[in-house]
Parts: sequence; C-alpha cells; structure tokens
Amino acid sequence: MDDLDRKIIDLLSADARRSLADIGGTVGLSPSSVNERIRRLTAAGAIRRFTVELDPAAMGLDTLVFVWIALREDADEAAFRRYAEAEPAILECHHVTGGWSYLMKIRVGETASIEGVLANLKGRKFLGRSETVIALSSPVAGAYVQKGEAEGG
Amino acid sequence: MDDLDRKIIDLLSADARRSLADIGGTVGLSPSSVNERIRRLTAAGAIRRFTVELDPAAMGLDTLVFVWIALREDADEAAFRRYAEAEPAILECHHVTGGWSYLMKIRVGETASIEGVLANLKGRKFLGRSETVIALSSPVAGAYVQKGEAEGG
DNA sequence: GTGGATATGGATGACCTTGACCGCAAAATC
DNA sequence: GATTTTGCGGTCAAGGTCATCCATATCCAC
Repeated sequence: MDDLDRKIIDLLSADARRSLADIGGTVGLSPSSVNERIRRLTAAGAIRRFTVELDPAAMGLDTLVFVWIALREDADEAAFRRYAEAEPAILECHHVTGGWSYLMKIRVGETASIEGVLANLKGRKFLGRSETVIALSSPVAGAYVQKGEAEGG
Repeated sequence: MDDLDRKIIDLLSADARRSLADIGGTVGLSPSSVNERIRRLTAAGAIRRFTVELDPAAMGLDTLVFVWIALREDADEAAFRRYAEAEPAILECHHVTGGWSYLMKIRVGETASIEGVLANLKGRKFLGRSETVIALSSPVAGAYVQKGEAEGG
C-alpha cells in the first residue's frame, strides 16, 4: 500500500468507471500495472467491492434516524445481531461504549416506519429501552472511509 | 423508477462491474436497454456515482467514534459546516433533534486522534460541549442506502 | 391515428485481459 | 566484495470482450 495505491484508490472512489488507461495516465503507470494493482488491492481486501452510491431521497428513503438501544438483560445478543443484519432499514449497528449497548443508523420512508422497527425489536424480546434521534439535515454525508483529495477530472 | 430499475440498482450495488449483457440476462433486457436505464438513473441523480467500497482497517483507520456536539451560542454555524465538510476524519455530520445540535461520525487511526479533531473544534470556537462514544464493534456496517436482496452470482 | 417513450439489434471503436519479455533490487553464492 | 540468482513489478503487443451509438421497431397513452 504505497502512494500509488492510495492515488488509485482516491481516483476510483471518485469515479470507479475511469478506464485503466486514464488512471494510468494520471498516476504515471501503464494500464496493465494499474489493473494489477487494483487486482491486488481487491484480493487483499482493501477494496471490498465496486459499487454505486445511491441517493436515498430518490429511493424514497427521506428519513434518517439514529436509535440508541439498551438490550434486555436476558436478550439473545447473537440473535439480535442476526436480526439487525437482516433488517433492510438498519444500515449500521454498532456496539458502543457508554450508557447504551448499541447505536443503530436507520433509514426509512417516513418517521412512522421507525415504529415498526422498534416494535419488531420489542416483539423479539431484544429491546430494553431505546432513544430515537432524528437527523434534520446532513451537512456531511456519504463518505464511507475517508474523504480523499482526488476529484474526478 | 420501476421494478427493473430497482433490480438493476441492486445488482450494481452488489457488483458495479457486472457487464450490461450479464445484468440484462438477469433482469430480462437487452444490454442497450440496461445501459439506457443506468444512464437515466445516473442523470436523474438516483445513482450518484460509481465508486469502490473500502476496508477501513486496511486504510489504517481502525477506530470509529460518534461525537455529539453542542455548538457554542455564538458559533458561526455555516463555518462549522464548512469545517466538518473539509475535515477528512469526519465521515458524517448530522443536524439532529434532541439535546445535542450535531452528531458526527468520525474514523481515525487511533483514539488519540479524536482529541485532535475536538481540539480543532474548540480552537475554532465552535464547540460548546461534546460527548464521545466509541464503537467497539460493528455487527452491521457498510450499507449506505439500503441492503438489497440481490447478491452477486 | 398520432406522438412520445422505451426496447431491440448490429456496427464500431474503445477497452480489458493475458502472456511474454525487460529491468531492478535483494539475497545467495563463490 | 563481485557475480549470479531469484522474484517482484513494469511495459508492450495481441486478442477477445464489452460499451456505446444509431436506426428501427414496438408499446402505451391521449
């Protein structure tokens, strides 16, 4: 993982459809070399996958909420994790320090849908208490690992 | 945005490097039609960009923290947003309901680096009080909009 | 029936992939 | 210490795949 790899990753983050020749021209390598480096980065797991970044609003998911969860004392924690993994609305679920057990990031079409998720958690006997925080706006959103310096062009 | 569009988006989310012919074979369209739909989805903004999903650990960013922020009464809120946008460690920053003003998602190499970010916020006279929560593990992570049903194959 | 939007099919050119060859640096051998 | 060896990473060229574009056809709504 040297500077060239980082540059290539930055370029791919900005636009994963850039041609190898284009990337090579920018970083100073031949297309084959760029291809080989991308292959290595993917094999090593640094690049997990090629994907698309979507606009939540266009998908009809306007509401972003964070929910703090305290599990019940007798909750099956493994089952809770499996449920969180399977529930499409739950984008992230983190085991956190502090007074709560988990912090979940949830995206739904309307605030009412949050109730459904919470009801599910309650019905499955996971939920002790919870606290819901609604995101009114998001000045910064979308960076998954880190915002790079490279911009498409 | 019909079912075909959603299927195509699911497939692209799982693997954005699938060929148009491959996608077309799966959803029942010709490569040209798939291409046209992707073009339209991108033009409409539903697909923001083609990108790569990275492994934070491989990038040397092992620590994920959430920081609650209450701005100072006299803080320049627009300036705060600009700063949050520019700071690479700040992946997300949401204006939220409840007792705090903002919730920030931050990724750093080591816990000590969080102090640097907070010191910056304090130095720029943004910060009133803050509370930092560290993510110990993340049973669910990486979904940006919603976990689709489609899997690569 | 007409107009608009969407799908199809083929031609074309760009692109990725692969293999063989080269250069360099580090390690091993003499 | 000089030389050989070995392995990694790069370049180049060729072949096949793929995306793209355009003309045509089809479907749906009015």
